[in-house]
Amino acid sequence: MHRPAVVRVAYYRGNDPCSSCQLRAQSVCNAMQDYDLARLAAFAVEREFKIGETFIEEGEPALDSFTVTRGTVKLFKLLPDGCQQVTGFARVGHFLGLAAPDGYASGAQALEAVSLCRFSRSKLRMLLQDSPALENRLLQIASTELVAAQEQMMLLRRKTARERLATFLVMRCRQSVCSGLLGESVSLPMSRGEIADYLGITIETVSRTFSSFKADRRITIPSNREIVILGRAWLEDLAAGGMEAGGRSPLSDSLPRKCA
Amino acid sequence: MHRPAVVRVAYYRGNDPCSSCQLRAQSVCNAMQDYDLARLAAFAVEREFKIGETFIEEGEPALDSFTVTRGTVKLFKLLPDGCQQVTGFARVGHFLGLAAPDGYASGAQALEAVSLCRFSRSKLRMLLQDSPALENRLLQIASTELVAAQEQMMLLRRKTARERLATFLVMRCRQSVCSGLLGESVSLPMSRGEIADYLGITIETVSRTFSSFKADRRITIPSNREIVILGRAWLEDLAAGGMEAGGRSPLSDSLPRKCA
DNA sequence: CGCACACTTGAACCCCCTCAACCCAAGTGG
DNA sequence: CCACTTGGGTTGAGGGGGTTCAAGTGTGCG
Repeated sequence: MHRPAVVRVAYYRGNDPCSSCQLRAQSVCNAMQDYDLARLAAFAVEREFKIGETFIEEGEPALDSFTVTRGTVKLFKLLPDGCQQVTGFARVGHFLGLAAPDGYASGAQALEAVSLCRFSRSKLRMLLQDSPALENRLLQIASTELVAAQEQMMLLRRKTARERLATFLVMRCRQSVCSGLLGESVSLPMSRGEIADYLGITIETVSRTFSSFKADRRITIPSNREIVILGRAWLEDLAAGGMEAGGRSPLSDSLPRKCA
Repeated sequence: MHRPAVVRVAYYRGNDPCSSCQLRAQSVCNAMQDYDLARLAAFAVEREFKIGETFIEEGEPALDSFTVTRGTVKLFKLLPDGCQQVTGFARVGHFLGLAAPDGYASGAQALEAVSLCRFSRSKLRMLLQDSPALENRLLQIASTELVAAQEQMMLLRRKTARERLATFLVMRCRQSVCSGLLGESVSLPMSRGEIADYLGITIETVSRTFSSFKADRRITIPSNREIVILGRAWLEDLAAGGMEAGGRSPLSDSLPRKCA
């Protein structure tokens, strides 16, 4: 358990690690002027975690917030019976520990080697007092999360297993811009079980559906943790729920149509 | 289309409608000192809507925010094919139009006679500039919403139809403190279709399950828009998913147990 | 009254879950 | 080197909860 290097830089330097941070645009720091950023840099700490490490326990007092700067993080809740429930996957740029009056809302585990930028929440709160821009940015992040949550609820309500997996693949593809020669390569740092849990289906269904996609030449599976998308457009359509009339989508007629 | 009365009160009066508002404790206004509250009152407008009126269109520029002061509101999204998707029900005290950078996240329709307190978002934003308490309160509300959304996702992922409806009834019961003689009476301002849509099941399943609960003497159904809960504890257990081993709960073994 | 609409109930089907076996790669240890 | 184990992933067979389709049963309102 080695101690991470603590980053402390004098104010107004302008060349502190935060102002030269590649991730500034996609993280919280986006909202801040150089002055505020320097103040943030004064107590930001870079931390690293190895694969499999759980660095946030659900329900623990939320002393810190984090920004992911490298790797992928699994977010999960623990049910009373002890089994876990995957609530999401956090990638580079994602903010952790947003709202936690009663402790962290979910636990976090490194799915691969992970780097984080850690902020003390109490100091962050102080910074918030006289930086409306930052607080506004947090509200903005919260609203993005809410929209994402509603999207996920939509998926869980109406989509079939095939549609859920298509959505999952397409979303992963969109978020990581790593297109290969034959098609877009999507990395899956998580296990089948974690995918299944996240999407509200079973491991077997995940496996079977991937096999089905492969048989239809929509994807290839070079390794268990990597998938190459061949039929991007087809998957997009499937994810949108626009096709496969055979595979019934639940509730398609449960409410009156508003438009025609 | 009658014009609602505009409420304008001089600052520092202390007896403006906002400071004497019954709902102050459970709404946004909770965060504000009398001074800020008076400033809020200066541009708060009371509005009323009749049953069935849609007063927020999804995607429209979000010019206003609202607090529900009477009645129940249905929140919904419109799918590309025109059919609607119920995302929630807002009751007294609920804040609408929280986060809407790209227009309102969902539409809103009055399920019964509804009163709202309307705030211009631009003016609210100005107030936010020098009232960290208010902004903090908004963050707090957003976090509550996020927690609720995660709870709902949990429901949609793992719970059976019976458990979903038990959860729904219990939640409604908790939120409205209206206990009768024989049991707690729960009002259902929404149709079966809207309940079904919200819970991710079909109308028929809602109806059948209610009938089943009735047959088991857990509820009675005086009218279509009202349910009396007899077996509160039983429903609570069912909602928690702790019982009915027969009714399989999906994914119960998909992931390794952490505790023993 | 009669039409419309919401809700209920019934019967058949189907997707997905459950259970169980199997495959395969990576250790492990003799 | 090989037998054995272990864990993740795949595949198959069977069953069940919920959907779908379809026909009742109220219930409000002109």
